[in-house]
Amino acid sequence: MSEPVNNEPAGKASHFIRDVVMADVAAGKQNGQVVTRFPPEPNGYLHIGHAKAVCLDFGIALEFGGRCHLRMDDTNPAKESMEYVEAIQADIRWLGFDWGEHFFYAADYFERMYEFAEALILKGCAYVCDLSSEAFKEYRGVPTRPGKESPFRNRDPQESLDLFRRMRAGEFPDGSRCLRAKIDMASPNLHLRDPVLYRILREPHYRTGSDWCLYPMYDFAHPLEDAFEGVTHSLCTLEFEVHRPLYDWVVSQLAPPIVPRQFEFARLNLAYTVMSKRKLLQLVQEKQVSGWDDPRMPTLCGMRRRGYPPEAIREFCDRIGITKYESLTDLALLEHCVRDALNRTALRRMAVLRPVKVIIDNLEQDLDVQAVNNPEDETAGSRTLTLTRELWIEQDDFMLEPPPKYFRLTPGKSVRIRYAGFLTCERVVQDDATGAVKEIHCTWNPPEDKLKVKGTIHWVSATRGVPATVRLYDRLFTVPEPDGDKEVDFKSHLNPESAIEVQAMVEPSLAEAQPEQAFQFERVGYFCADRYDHTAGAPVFNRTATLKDLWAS
RNA sequence: UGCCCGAUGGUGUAAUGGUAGCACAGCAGACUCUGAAUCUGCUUGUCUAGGUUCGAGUCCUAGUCGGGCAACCA
Repeated sequence: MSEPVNNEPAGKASHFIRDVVMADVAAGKQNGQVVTRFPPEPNGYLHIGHAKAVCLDFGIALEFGGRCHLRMDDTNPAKESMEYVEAIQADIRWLGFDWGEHFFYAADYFERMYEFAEALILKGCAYVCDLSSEAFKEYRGVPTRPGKESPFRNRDPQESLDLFRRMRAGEFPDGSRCLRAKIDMASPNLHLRDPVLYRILREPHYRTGSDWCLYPMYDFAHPLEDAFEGVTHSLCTLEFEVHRPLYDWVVSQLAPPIVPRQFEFARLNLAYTVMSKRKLLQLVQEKQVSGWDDPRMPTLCGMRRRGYPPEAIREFCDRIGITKYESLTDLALLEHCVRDALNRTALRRMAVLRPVKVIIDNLEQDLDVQAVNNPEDETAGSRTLTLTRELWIEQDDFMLEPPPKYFRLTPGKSVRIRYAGFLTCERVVQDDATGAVKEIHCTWNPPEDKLKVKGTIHWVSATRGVPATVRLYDRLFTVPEPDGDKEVDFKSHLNPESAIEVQAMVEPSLAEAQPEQAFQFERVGYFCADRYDHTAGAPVFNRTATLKDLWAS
């Protein structure tokens, strides 16, 4: 494990997994060693749910001076690829974690696993079964009824061994035979009813090529991977809870020096999104989104492109806690963490998303003013802005007939313009046909005049400002649980207004923004220069989050 | 219906037999050259019924509700 990657406070809330690890360390179990692992299958991109596991796995190791392995759990060649391996590594690094030298592929253990399987056969603890998959299901029984023993269950170990070797040699067609553990066909736990350990599958593997036509199943492979690596605490999600007896069975058969133990916690459910890899893949393939890194996706690369800082995601994962209760986390908590991080770090700039023109009739010459870059950070300094005779202001910041408590610009009234004095609306030019406001003519007062106004609005010089494409992102779905109803296609809840593009006018310095640089457009929200599309000549910004707006409600 | 797991304000969580606390959200106010941020205050909670105990959110029993398990996926 390398240096801690963040300096977040050490005082974390307790949870049952931390308690277990703490107790184990205190009791001197496993020589006081703490070794965890994050074991993704490289068949999709990492999302915020995985981030919860990553933060737990790496966080626990960091906290107890142990190490966390990154391991590709690649035992099913049909869906896995190197593209995903690389994306997973990049996302975890971006999140802020480092596995050092401890990067592994389950596929690299295939030979060792195979050898152990042979040993199991010789011990009489596993056998080759010739049942078809239909017959297999028939014999297994159902949860409420015990299963029946396979007619091949008591086959001579030597015969099983011979068949197993011929399975490896490719003598039998896919699915014709499998290797099974000999445990208990009457167990109320289906996973203990002689589970399949190996299947015949002629599928090239992205790492081992066509070396194998035999692949181990998760329940056999995973405990072995953990044991081979000396993992002490194997943390996974709740659906594997019923697999634990099998996990322990495999480990006890191997009897490794370090006995890994599995602990399960609830996966993250986030409101207004879907977390299943299958559904996310579907959104990508059906082009409902621009890709895995679409800023509306709950993927880490999507959130990165949206402008979510990694420390905000880590903070979020810290705050949601670890339990065995399957909850639905409010999106507002994630957004709070994002705003909190950005408020402290993002440079303030002015940008007008939906411009309307103001003409200052009494401004004789351009005027330079100083603007603070970040009121939360003195070291961020200030910049010079130029007030010019023609300005852009937000359409929302002017109303011909304002409702009560409207603090912005209205006919005959005054408003402060950020850092540059006051505007008083004298007259309005409207479009003859539509009545739309075309020009707002104002008189200007310097800051020293201290006009009594309630509001301050932002502005961009019409002659100095530059045009920019701004993408306004919102939640991808319109309901808290898009996949909550099995009868209804989750895609029917897609939010048609989740991505709106506008042509904005922004202050000149924004053209020089670096890709991925974060800003607060004052009074509007947090934005970042798009990682891929932004250039000085054609600036592109993504809305990360709006500012909280009490007035809007 | 067999087995396993779970249930604390609107949401997420803490309290490890001894005063139910924190955060988010919401509401009200203060401050403010961002209707932001910040600060102050407030509303709201132990699934039900029994039992053990001086004392139960916590332990036990039963029930209710929710989730998981019947891929040769992970």
